[in-house]
Amino acid sequence: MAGTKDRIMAAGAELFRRNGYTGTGLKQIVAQAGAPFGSLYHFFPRGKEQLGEEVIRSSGLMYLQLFDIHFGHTDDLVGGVEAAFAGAAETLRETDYADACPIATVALEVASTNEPLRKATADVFTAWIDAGTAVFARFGIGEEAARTLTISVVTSLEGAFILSRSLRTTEPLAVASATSVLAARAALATVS
Amino acid sequence: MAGTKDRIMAAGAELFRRNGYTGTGLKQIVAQAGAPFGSLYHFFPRGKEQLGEEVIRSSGLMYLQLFDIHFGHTDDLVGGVEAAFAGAAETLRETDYADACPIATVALEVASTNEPLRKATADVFTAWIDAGTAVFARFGIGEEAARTLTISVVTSLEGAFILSRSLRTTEPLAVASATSVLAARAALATVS
DNA sequence: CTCCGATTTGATAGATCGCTCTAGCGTGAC
DNA sequence: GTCACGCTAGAGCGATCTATCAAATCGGAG
Repeated sequence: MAGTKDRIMAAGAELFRRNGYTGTGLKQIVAQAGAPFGSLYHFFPRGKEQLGEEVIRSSGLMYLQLFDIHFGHTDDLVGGVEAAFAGAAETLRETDYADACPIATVALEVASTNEPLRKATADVFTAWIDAGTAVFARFGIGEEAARTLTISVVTSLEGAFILSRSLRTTEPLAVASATSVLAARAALATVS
Repeated sequence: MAGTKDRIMAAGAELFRRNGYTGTGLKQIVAQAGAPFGSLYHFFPRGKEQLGEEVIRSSGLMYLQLFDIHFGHTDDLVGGVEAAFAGAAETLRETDYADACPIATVALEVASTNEPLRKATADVFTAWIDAGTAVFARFGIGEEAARTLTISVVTSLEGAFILSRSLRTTEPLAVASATSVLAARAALATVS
């Protein structure tokens, strides 16, 4: 039996992503995890906030791996960008527009209301930007241009997720993909 | 004395934007509006959902005007894009990174949980896209390219809002501005 | 087997949630 | 004056929220 703590975190990650942080109840989480209520406070003594923080950081790490998967073992930057956006679009369609960014909803909810959780989301975004910068720099792009390109791509992806989930169409993701390709080509053009 | 309904809607708009839909209580709203609790149900008989829907649609209309302000009376498309992003960055800084998009937080919260409200956010985004398409088409860009450019700009702006609020820096907005300028120049290049 | 810490239970507290209800106030019509 | 009606006013309902607590249970060490 997979550890109770892992099941609670998995349920929390799924529910926070779909219903938001304040929109998800602890009872709902333990019910979906098939765990007794008390166990939640055994593994997360500081309660909902601690669970939220651990879910944010762990989800952030899982998405970090996508940078390596899409860009770590290829010399085709543009192809990697297109594959990443296409994969996001497919996941979105398959989950009925529920599973987009694992932390965006929570990030907006807590940005002005809960400093520890805001910090957790900021750490995740920072880690993504640093990882993207390092990976893109492999293509010969300068450090600063690689960082800018990463922020541009992450920004386009997050924004497209909002519009796609609301409009229930993948068109914004397709547009964001094309925009990111444009930005990638522009960054590559600076390479002598 | 500004109408009680208006004060309730203004308070709701501010609190929903900053704390989210589920994160805002009705008692909190009437307290901030200085209105009696009963008045809320007098003006919004269907309760929180009706208030949420009216706030979303009214906030959407207010932001719609920004398209005209920034692009309605200029022949400088790139300058308008830069001014729009600069204005957003200034507002964000002035409000301690609280006031970004009025509906993005709610849009993500309700996308998979509340169909009437999801529909309301979708109508707002659709109105923005249609308005942007019409305004950008004035610059000689073809209908389809103007629509794509609009989605690209809105997408970049929304994504930059997420990162900026979380990271508490306007850097993502600056990057999104540059990316949108790139997209605008590319769209203009197709004009013969 | 005994013992002990780790984990599992779920009842329950105390606060807050969205919402309903009734009573009263104030102002314009007549 | 007085009637009607839009609005104010807030107590209180049932449900749900996060969090606490003590008791039951399990599993490995000796």
